[in-house]
Amino acid sequence: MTDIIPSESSTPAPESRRDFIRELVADDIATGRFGRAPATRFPPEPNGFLHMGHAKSICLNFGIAREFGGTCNLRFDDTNPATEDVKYVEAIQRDVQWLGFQWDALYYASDYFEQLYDIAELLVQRGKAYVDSQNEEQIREGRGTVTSAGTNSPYRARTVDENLDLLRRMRAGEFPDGSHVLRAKIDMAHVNMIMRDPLLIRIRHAHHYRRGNDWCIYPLYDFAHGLSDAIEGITRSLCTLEFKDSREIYDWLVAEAGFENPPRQMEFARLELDYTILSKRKLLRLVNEGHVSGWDDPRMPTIAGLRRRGVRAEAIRAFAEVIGVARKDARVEIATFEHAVRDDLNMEVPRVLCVLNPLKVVITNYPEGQVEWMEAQNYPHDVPKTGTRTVPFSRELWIDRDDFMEDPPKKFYRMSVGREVRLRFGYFITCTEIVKNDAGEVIELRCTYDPETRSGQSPDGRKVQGTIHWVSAGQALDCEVRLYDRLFAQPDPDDVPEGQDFLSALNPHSLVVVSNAKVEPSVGSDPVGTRYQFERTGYFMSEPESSTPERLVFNRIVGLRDSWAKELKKG
RNA sequence: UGCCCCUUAGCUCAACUGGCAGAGCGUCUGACUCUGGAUCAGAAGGUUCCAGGUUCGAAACCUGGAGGGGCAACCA
Repeated sequence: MTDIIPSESSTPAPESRRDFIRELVADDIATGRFGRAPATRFPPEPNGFLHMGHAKSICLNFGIAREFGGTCNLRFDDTNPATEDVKYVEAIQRDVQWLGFQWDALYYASDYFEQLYDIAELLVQRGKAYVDSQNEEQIREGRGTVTSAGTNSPYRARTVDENLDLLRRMRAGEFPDGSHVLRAKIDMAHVNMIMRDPLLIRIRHAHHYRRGNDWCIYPLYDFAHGLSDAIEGITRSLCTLEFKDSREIYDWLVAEAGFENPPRQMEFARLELDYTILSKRKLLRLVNEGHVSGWDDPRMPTIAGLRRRGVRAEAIRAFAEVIGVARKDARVEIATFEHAVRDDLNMEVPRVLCVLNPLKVVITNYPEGQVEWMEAQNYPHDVPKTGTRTVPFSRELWIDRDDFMEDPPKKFYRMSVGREVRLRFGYFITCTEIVKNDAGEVIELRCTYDPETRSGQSPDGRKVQGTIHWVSAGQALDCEVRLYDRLFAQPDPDDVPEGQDFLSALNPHSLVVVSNAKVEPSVGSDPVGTRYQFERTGYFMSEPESSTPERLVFNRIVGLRDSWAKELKKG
């Protein structure tokens, strides 16, 4: 399950994978800029499960370390006691490893609280920070707007001694939440809003999942992040575009704290994917409000959800590689991801026959009680894997209802009265008669078979237009198949009418459960979690959580490219 | 009415830093015939956002403009 790839030593990135960040790292090495090997980090806050956007960042940060012979740390940015939890810490570690990466060191920003506090005192002593005692609203008003300068806090001129005393008493727990805050003393008229005396430390009398009640003051992101990077000796601190303006405070802090050769922040565009939402806050709502079964619901864009769905880590890594990294926001087509998933599974998983929507077929000229075992290839000719199994053939079969039409349109190459088709790995059969029930629904097809056409043969050279899948009624296993589809019905789930939110864009058909599917008996002995291609249908995995030998359950990972559906759409 | 970033094929990205604008996905067509998949072959698709300028030569450099995004949480 966890196929962890150890960090390999210096293999330079192939030319094809060069992006502006890798160019920069290569340049760092060439010029010896940092005087140390490239060092990156992946810094999630443990307040939710990792999703595809994080996967992109993981592949970037760990990928660079691996390609350039550097290191990559996993650091939990756990500076907000209100939202964080060990369960997320555990899930994140599991997901990073499952993706195929191993951190060189595991750190927690909460382990740096003491060092961060010391730096805070240092800044105070140098007159670079002060304790502000305005309330939240006053601070906000004092900051001004993007087009007008802010105003200095009345507490800005406090003496070093007074600030030091206040800061120490903040730490000692003498003050309630919100009564004081430590701010950098920079410039309230700065064009960059972030530089208008940014908040460094706030008071929070709250239980922290790791530090318990040791601390009642907590650093804010801008204060903690760059300094944590510097403490760890990171060279390139990669983050998403919305942190661009934070780079200035990042540089200011590591310089004021006295770090030599400090890390440099570099921004790249976050991933946006059609038909999905990549925001931890919104994903949390889907979980909390019961729109999905949990963070690992197979429809979720989380690593855990994709894993449970059946997607392999290799596919996610390949996807990250093809989308690349850039400096501009971009929305990636879901087809690109689905292609990566198919491309990966195509070369890996065995083919099997499964009928999703069974329609009875009786071969009237086939002896009753006879069962033939046909040899079936597990892989097509162009997949470099071998193996065969046998599938039973008998007088009574199931085929997929979609493969029969009473009044077929043009270009329908499957079953219809009087038309001959090939049963995959079996015989040519021709439908001679339709049996209907009182409601007029087709409930059975009566067919004849040609004994000369077994297993791909056609002695007289005649050809059929279609080959369809089937299973033998007597030996097929009943199973449940869960057909997962896109969670949202529109490309941009946030693009909804006034007064509605992304929940109104949910796809009501994102999960269709087929409870009476029929699969060939060979799969009965396979372990839970085995992946297959159900021929002509899609890629599936037996559901790890609910599949049992008595009751097989399969998740659809992704459908096959369906050119017939396209044909139908054209009319 | 501010500062910063971005703009190349439908989508994601290239173009060795000034030298014939390319690739993958998607789309279309064809081949194959025991998967209407895969695979293979081919095609369509470009005023490099616009207007000036520098240059023998500009996607790249300069100026101006347009469009998109980010920044005014005691979140990260």
